[in-house]
Amino acid sequence: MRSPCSIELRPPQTRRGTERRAALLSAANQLFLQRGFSQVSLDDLVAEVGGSKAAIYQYFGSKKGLLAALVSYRCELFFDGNEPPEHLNQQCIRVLLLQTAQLIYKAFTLPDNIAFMRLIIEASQNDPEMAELAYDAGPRRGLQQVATLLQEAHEAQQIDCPEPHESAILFLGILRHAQWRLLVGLPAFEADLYDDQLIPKLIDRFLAAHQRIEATSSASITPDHEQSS
Amino acid sequence: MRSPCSIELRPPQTRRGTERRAALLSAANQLFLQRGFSQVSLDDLVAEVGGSKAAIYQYFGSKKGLLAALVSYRCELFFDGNEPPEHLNQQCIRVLLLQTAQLIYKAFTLPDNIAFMRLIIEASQNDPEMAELAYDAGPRRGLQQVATLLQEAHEAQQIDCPEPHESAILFLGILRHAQWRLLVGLPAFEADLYDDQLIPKLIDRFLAAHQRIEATSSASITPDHEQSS
DNA sequence: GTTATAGTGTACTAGTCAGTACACTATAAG
DNA sequence: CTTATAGTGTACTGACTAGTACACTATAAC
Repeated sequence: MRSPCSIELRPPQTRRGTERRAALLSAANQLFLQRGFSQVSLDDLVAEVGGSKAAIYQYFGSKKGLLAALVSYRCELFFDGNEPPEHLNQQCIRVLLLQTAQLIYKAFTLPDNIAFMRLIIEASQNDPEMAELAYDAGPRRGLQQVATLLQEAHEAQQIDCPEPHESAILFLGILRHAQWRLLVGLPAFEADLYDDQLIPKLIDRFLAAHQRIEATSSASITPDHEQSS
Repeated sequence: MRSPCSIELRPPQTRRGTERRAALLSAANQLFLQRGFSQVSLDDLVAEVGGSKAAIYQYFGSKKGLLAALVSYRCELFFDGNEPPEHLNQQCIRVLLLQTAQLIYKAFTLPDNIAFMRLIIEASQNDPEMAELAYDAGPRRGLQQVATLLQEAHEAQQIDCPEPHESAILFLGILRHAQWRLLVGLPAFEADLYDDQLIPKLIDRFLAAHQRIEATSSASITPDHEQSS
């Protein structure tokens, strides 16, 4: 609570220090994701990584500081590993969506990512700005990516894409049921519900609605839309 | 750890005892939801409710036992308060869906329910059977309710309802974006995304797809569906 | 009132944890 | 080698926590 030693927070200044900081972050990543923030003591962490608590307080200031550093670190990782590849200019939107869904599904199912989502939820509980941080770096970016993807795919075919953000919400909704189940540690789908065509079938429905909206929105050329930003 | 006093778990046997048990459960409800399971000590609880730790161990056996009792208790509460009213026989499916979505949205936004979902996620982390328990009592039941609702609404109009479970997943997907945001403590929708017609618009899309599937499935009378259970 | 039992409050144990102090060692510069 | 500084390990503190023991009080039956 009191900090008599005037030193508040020092970044590493040596090669060895940098390595230690990285090792601490990596061990925190592993343990926090595995067991949750409150279930990991700094002594556990030190036991894992070999360093000492002194280092944690020098580089991160506190246990919460370590968590915040970890969240930023992982948010970057998440999207760097999941940049949408250059599928674009694909002739068939359906195939594009299938591939995208597969990609997101894979990201959702990755145990580390599930654990990370749990961690965010735990951390947000008593720290609202952590939620803001995590949302902007994660889901918002994902939503934006899907919306952009949809729009670009439509542009490639010279069709107008109706309400790309709404579409993105609806499209991601397909996978949210699975996401919720994974979050509590259950398999992505109920055994009695699943067949390997489930996701494609859901996407076909999404597409059906999307194309219907496309049709009406290009038939009546923006009838009484009061703004276009 | 050791239990020398042969007594393992005694249900209340007096009016006063029953009241105390209920008071403990109610205080646990309040505190666990407010701060999360691991952030509440039994001493906190006792301080709130006035009883004593001895009572907790008599009625619930352990801190985890108290949590398990709370989860069952709240799962019952959740659905008892949210039985779908007798909207059925409504002529317009769209209105029915709007009302249902509104109902679910309201349930999702209720702070206690948000906190409860968080609690489930926390509790499931190291206790897989808790997840099973909570899923069966909660989301599974919700999904089933929506599926049944859709099917009954179709029957009332003597239309065949295509794949009610898939439809239910897709329909609930509409609200899952908001659910996720609420879970981490953010407002249900991004300020720059929201307008009060957002949910109706999403429902219209859902409906568009649904009706399109309806059309194809009644046009071709179950073409090559290889089974019907 | 007496008595048996249900319920309560206090005080304790043994263990854990975040955070601190400080003496020690590695490193890099000259 | 010397010296200044960065980094490490140990040992500690004070606070907190799940769970237990036990003597005490309320309750209900008679």
